[in-house]
Amino acid sequence: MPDDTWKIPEIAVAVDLAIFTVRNGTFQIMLVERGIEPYLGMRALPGGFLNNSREAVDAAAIRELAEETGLDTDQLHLEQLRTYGEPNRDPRQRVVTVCYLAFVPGLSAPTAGGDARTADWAAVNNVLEPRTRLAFDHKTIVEDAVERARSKLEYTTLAAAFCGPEFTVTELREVYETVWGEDLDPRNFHRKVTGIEDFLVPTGAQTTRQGGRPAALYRRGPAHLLHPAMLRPPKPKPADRTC
Amino acid sequence: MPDDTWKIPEIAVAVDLAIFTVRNGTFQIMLVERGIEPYLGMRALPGGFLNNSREAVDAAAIRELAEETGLDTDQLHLEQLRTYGEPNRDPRQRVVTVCYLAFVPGLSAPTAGGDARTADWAAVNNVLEPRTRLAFDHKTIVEDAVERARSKLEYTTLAAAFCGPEFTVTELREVYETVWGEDLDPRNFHRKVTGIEDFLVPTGAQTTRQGGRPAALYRRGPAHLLHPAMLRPPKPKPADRTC
DNA sequence: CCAAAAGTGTTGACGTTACACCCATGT
DNA sequence: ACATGGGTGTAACGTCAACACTTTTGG
Repeated sequence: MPDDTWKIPEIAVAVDLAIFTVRNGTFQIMLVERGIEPYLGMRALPGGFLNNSREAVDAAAIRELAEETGLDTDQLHLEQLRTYGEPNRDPRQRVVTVCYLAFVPGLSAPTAGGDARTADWAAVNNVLEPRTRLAFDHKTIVEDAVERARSKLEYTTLAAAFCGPEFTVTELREVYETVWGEDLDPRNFHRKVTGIEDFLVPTGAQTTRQGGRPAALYRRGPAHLLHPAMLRPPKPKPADRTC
Repeated sequence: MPDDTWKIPEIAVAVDLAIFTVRNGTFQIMLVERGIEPYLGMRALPGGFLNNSREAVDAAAIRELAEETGLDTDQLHLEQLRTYGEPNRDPRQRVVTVCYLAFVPGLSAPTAGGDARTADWAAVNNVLEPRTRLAFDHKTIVEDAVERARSKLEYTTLAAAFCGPEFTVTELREVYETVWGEDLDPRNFHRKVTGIEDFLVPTGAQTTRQGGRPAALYRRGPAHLLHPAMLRPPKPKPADRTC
């Protein structure tokens, strides 16, 4: 720590949220359209500055999440992703932003913004396209957030956070397939996921909403970590080893 | 983003470093003794405020790492851990700190502080003791950092970052055993680690520094991720399932 | 009866564990 | 010769991918 004689630079601290959902068989992220300069009219991650100099950074993220989704934040998954602190990432002034990752169920209101900004879901695959541009460094942030979200499904039970309170094994599998963009074997997936202790709690009820034989309904169990992990099927990339 | 009429709170941004090494069969972390209030005389993580309002947060972390270790930071592993932003974590003023994790080889200078503060290595196991107190919320940060470091060894090749430029399989195994506090089977470890492509590159040379049959020397290979992962042996905890 | 989706059984490939065993050096 | 640590072989076990097969509904 520097001694007290020298001046500490004071900096604006923001939080930004990468809020993901799975709806209509698509992996989606919430984006807002900017109503002010800079980047007027361009899409950006929802977020904002700390409300006042007493607000905790985590608390600001929870507040923003509640504002954007209108949901009970106790029920949602929210974790810190990373802090972005390049000096010129905001042209107005120096801003350091602490980014968070949130998972919300697919049945959430289509555009639930609590304030005046137009917030809407966007398909992650479209946002990741090279031609898509977002405000500030938010494109980079989205790339990081997507990779984090995808790998989180491998070793945690968070896939269930995209489902409603009760769901079938097939609905859970479709979450994995949608987020990863990979098909999984329904039989092996069923066996694996029902075999993990404390992951899925059977409700006893059944549903036939998918046609065919009725499927058992489950609720989220108390487990948070997946053991053993659910591995992404390795993409057959010829002549490119990422080992 | 709030509209421009309302005042954005400006906050001091710091970086703190959890610099780990493995020396003398002990997992160690660098701590400094504070020379000023608050927490005068108490130990804390090395770190400091941004040098000026133009310095990137990552750049500040690299600068601090160089100051503390005196080593070439290009050769060291440095990654962001988490940002801590509770409002009263520093009694003087509002400080948000971005924390980083660094791994340095065990042969580094015993106390390499570039500036006047007394920096020294401390055994992680001692620091984690319930009675050990650190300045600010640094005890919590160390707990998070240790857990991150331990799990990083599972699925990355970073264990080799604790070794010198050339090392034996046994030295690498001792890194794992030291960081995890678990014994590993030398025979299986050897087979596994030498079988992973691009992890270890044989130099052709041998050493006899451990006594007994000479051991082959290796250099770090280009691989960064471990596939399949190196799993921590499950601790036999009776009546406590963390699944 | 047929289509469709749910769920079970089986098999071979592969990775891990535990441990017997051999190899190469210093004293 | 013998102690010490380096390194290989091997069998039992568990997990996983692939896929045949049975079950239960709607039309």
